[in-house]
Amino acid sequence: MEYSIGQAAKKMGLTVHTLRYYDKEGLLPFVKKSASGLRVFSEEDIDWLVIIECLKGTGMHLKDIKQYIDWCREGDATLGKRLEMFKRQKAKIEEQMAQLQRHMEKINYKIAYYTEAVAFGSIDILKRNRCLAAEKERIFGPLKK
Amino acid sequence: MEYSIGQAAKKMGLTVHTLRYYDKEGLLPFVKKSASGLRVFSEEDIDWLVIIECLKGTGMHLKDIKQYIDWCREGDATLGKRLEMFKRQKAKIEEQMAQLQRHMEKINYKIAYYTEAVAFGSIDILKRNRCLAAEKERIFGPLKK
DNA sequence: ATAACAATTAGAGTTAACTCTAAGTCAAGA
DNA sequence: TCTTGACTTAGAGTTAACTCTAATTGTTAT
Repeated sequence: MEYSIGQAAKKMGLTVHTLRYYDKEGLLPFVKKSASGLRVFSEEDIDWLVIIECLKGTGMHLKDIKQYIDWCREGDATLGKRLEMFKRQKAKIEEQMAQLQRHMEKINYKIAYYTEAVAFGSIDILKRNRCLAAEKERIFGPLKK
Repeated sequence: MEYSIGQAAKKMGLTVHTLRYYDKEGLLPFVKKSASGLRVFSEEDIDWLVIIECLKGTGMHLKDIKQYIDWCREGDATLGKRLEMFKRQKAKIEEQMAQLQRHMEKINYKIAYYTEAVAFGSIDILKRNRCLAAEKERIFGPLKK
């Protein structure tokens, strides 16, 4: 199966502008052109886009994604670099997950706080709520004087 | 305990420039000034910064964070809006976690792929590896012709 | 064949979130 | 007192990643 730039964009949830921008930045050196100069995306090219989205979605910059793509084009000599790159990215994702978990605790505290506040129609009464205070200290850290 | 802008920046892992930028954008309306015009961050102000970092770190834009801070200043009438905001943010975090998990599967496939490739010194042999191919189809989706 | 629509390029413009500079003020130690 | 270093403001500059425009060419349905 082959795709025009518009079909590829739709499939990936990107705009044609973005795909052309990626191409200009050297992220799509594998995409072929038809006789009349139109980009033709193969099923394999879609896999490349999926990996680009994956790396971008885990915080890698386009220039570093390009580095990876350049390594791929250099052949087997760069296999080790590519493996190390993915291992580093995995560690980054694990840290992101841990960070998200910590953020989630704070958000959950706020939801508990505001649920109480909405029930009472005011935050004043919460200032003497020992349960929420203990929870806050656990999540936000102890107070310093 | 009170902090100068430099101490607050250090504590939060931000620069003084960033804190002043946040202030300029209306994110720190609670920070007081000393007689000579220096910003003085209280322990409570640090809690505000922690929440700002939490919302920013889960993808909220500064202008939406400002909206939340403005609601806080409007008083109890906005409690419901604030609760709904945190609930939406919680849903967003859950989606981010699911997304990260999906990205992680792809990265794990790549690590398995490149670990094999490095062991053989080449990617050629992998093209007949049915185990990796099945794994790829499971994670990247079935091929279309 | 002609209208409507999708594609091409080069290059300008936008947005968010900083990041820094200039010119100056303030506070503490030798 | 003098120096050092942290602070102040207004405002300019930077960066990444788009996002769009203009002018043009190619493709497809009736």
